[in-house]
Amino acid sequence: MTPELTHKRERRKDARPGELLEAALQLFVQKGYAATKVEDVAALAGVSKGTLFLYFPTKEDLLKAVVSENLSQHFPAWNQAFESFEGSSAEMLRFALHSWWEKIGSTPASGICKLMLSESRNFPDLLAFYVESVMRPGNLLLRRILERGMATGEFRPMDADIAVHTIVAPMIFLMIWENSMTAYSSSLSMAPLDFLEHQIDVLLHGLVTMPLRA
Amino acid sequence: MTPELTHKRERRKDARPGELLEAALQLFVQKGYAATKVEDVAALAGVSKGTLFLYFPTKEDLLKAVVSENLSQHFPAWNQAFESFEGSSAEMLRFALHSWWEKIGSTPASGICKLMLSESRNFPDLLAFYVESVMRPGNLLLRRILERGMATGEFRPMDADIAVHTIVAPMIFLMIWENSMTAYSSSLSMAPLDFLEHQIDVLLHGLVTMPLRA
DNA sequence: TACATTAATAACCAATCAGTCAGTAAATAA
DNA sequence: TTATTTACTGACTGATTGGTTATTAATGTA
Repeated sequence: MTPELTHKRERRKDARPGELLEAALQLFVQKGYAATKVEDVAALAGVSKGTLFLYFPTKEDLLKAVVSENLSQHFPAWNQAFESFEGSSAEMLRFALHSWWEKIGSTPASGICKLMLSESRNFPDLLAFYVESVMRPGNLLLRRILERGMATGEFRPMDADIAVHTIVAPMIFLMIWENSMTAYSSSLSMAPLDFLEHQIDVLLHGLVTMPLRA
Repeated sequence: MTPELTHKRERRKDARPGELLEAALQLFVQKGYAATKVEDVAALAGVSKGTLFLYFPTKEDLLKAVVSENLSQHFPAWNQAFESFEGSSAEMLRFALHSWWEKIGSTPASGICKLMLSESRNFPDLLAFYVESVMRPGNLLLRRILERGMATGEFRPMDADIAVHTIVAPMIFLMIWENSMTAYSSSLSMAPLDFLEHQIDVLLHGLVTMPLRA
């Protein structure tokens, strides 16, 4: 903003990559990969285009770094939490979804999900990487929760693979929505936590007043 | 394929726009708007680049035409079906979701949903147009189904706005998934109709064996 | 202060691509 | 057959943009 300051040549070798990745994530999610110019990424990070190529050899490498930087590091802790969880499977499911929202859904990291879905066709190897390191472990964790619930008789028997999708779908929807529709003012916005809570409730108890069960 | 045939200059003024729109939809969904070259669209439609600009003044106009071409024309019929529906609200919901899948979800039209979510930030006016003419009517229709169910006591009372999102979310997820992940081989694919059926079941009856209700 | 190192810059290059237009050939008319 | 129209083509252009590099200046050291 103040031109004097922008002309300062600060030398901050260790801080640059992180700032560039943050700027890149924001613009990639906002405008799409192809539509964002590396110069804009550099500008948003307060640096010149040449500097960006000092830290990332190509634009595609920048994308890959953005994705791998934001891989979920939470799975070890979540798996741990699963092992030592005391309560019911319903509480466990609620806990999982809430801590997912806290650590991923409500953070900029949620943007890479939209990014992957948008650009998957153009970067299949990157998608494979992402699938293996976040989608697969996530599915597995949810599946274990479901199987625990079915084993204790708390959940009714069902196809775990499909049920996992039923749980995951609204979460992915939520991430995409948050990263696409916030621009389009209030009329479509929803309170994510209210949605999450309602989602868990419906997931567990359904819509109908008195479920007919065999 | 056969070079002789490709060199034929067919004059089919009335067929071109449709073929170009079809090709454009496919490539826009597959590669994203910015990443697709108009020349590729023209080639896929079996025509030269110049011809494309004969029918669509700019690339952006082509996008707008793709979207408006695929607007849902089904709402009048669906609203009609709602008025004259005889069965329970649960059956009504099932009917709505299934006919949505038949007419939209399983067709190339589902691609524009992904397209809108990917490009919304770059074309806000186009998004507004889409929201008003397909998202809003769709939400309204589902809302009327829910309110009917609540009025008859078949569904438990709830916030209709949030509940609509809960129903819509998996459908939007399904469309995005189909248009993003089919490339990534079998490991993540799901049978859409199985998912849909399971989704309806969970939506109505929940996961738990014996729901505790006040 | 003088010198060495290197983070950062900005002018530059080469490739890409949306959009143009002078010309070609398929249809129709005379 | 010849003339006229027009759907269609593809070589061209100007602007954009990913990537390079010679230069500049901030920092450390003596």
